[in-house]
Amino acid sequence: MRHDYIPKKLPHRDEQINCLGGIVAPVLRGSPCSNAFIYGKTGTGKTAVTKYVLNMLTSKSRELGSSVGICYVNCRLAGTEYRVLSSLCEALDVRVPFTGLAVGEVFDRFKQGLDAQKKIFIVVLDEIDALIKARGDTLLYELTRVNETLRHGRTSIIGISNDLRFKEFLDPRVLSSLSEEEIVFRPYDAAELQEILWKRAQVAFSENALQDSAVALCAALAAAEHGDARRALDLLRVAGELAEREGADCVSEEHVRQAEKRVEHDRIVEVLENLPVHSKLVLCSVYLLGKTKVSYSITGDIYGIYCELCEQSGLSPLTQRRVSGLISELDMVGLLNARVVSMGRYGRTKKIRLGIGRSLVRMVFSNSDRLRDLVGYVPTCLTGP
DNA sequence: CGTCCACAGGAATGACGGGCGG
DNA sequence: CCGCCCGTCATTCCTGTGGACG
Repeated sequence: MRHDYIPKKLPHRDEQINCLGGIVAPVLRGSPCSNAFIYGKTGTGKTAVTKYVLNMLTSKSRELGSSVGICYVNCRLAGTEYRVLSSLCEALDVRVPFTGLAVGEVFDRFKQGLDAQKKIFIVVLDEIDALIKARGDTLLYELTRVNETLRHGRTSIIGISNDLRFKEFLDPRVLSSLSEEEIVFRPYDAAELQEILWKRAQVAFSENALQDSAVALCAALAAAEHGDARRALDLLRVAGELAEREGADCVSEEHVRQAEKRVEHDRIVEVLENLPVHSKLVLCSVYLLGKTKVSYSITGDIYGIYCELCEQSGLSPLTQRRVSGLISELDMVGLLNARVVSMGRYGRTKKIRLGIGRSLVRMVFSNSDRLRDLVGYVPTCLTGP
């Protein structure tokens, strides 16, 4: 039931499989294939289909004895151009240190390795939008034109993105080169999700361990959330775990509902616990202000309390500029809701609220030795007249 | 209808911990 | 060991701005 598992068959994705298969097929005859671009929201099977097709390609090419190299990189996890490039090098058995070299140097080594091995190399850049938004499209630009300088090797790029609008961030030259072929992954509907769940459940669950209605509910909940198969699978897996723990003989709708809460809860706690100290203090400030004030707070007030909390815990406060940035980051991950508003004569600022339950904040902070006392702290601005 | 608040958020720059090849 | 480069986080300095107040 894990979503990194690639099943033998991917229901409702025949069209995309055939399409991608057709695009990469020329590789088997020793000629490079077109670059391709794959769009679709999370959990629509982009990664699964791509890996599935490329696995087939690998085994087929082994049969035929042709020399094909494939490298799959998740750009969001890699994070920087450097780490993406070093993954590419690793796939070619080119040794590079995990840091220290100039990006250009790593790129040169990659090119040399590629040329030396006379390979056709397929680069899969998953969640490529994350990289482009954070770092710009220089790497992509270089990659699209790497063939011009190669004597023997050839590269093709398969880009995968969750975000359709991300095209706007691309240089037109890169865009036209990259989207020689495009494949769009429509979200699954509830019926399709149900089928997917049942297929997987055949392997993962014993017979009669699932109530029909439980599976239907998983599918419905995930369908409501842009047809995310990953979410559907998570829900069913967690529901299964919950049922097992309480010794029930089958997974019911109620288990699924509990699983829904659980999945969300765990996600937030995970993010919350791994926050840097200063972000935690900012979050705590919002929490404290929310205790008394009306529904929202503004940047300046938050910063004031944040500074007090810093003093309380013996840290030197960051600048307001930085805290403003932290607030935006917290907004991005959903822990805060912040939106810019103008209050006329009284300036332009952000209205900020907690994006999660207050009890959750209290719970996580109380579990941390360092921050336990802060949730009970009363800011001076709230004690005065 | 202009002012002017209280910031937003971009750009440049720097400190820091890490690693390179020579 | 040196001089150089990397990514990350933060500071400093800055220009931009929606709209209530006067």
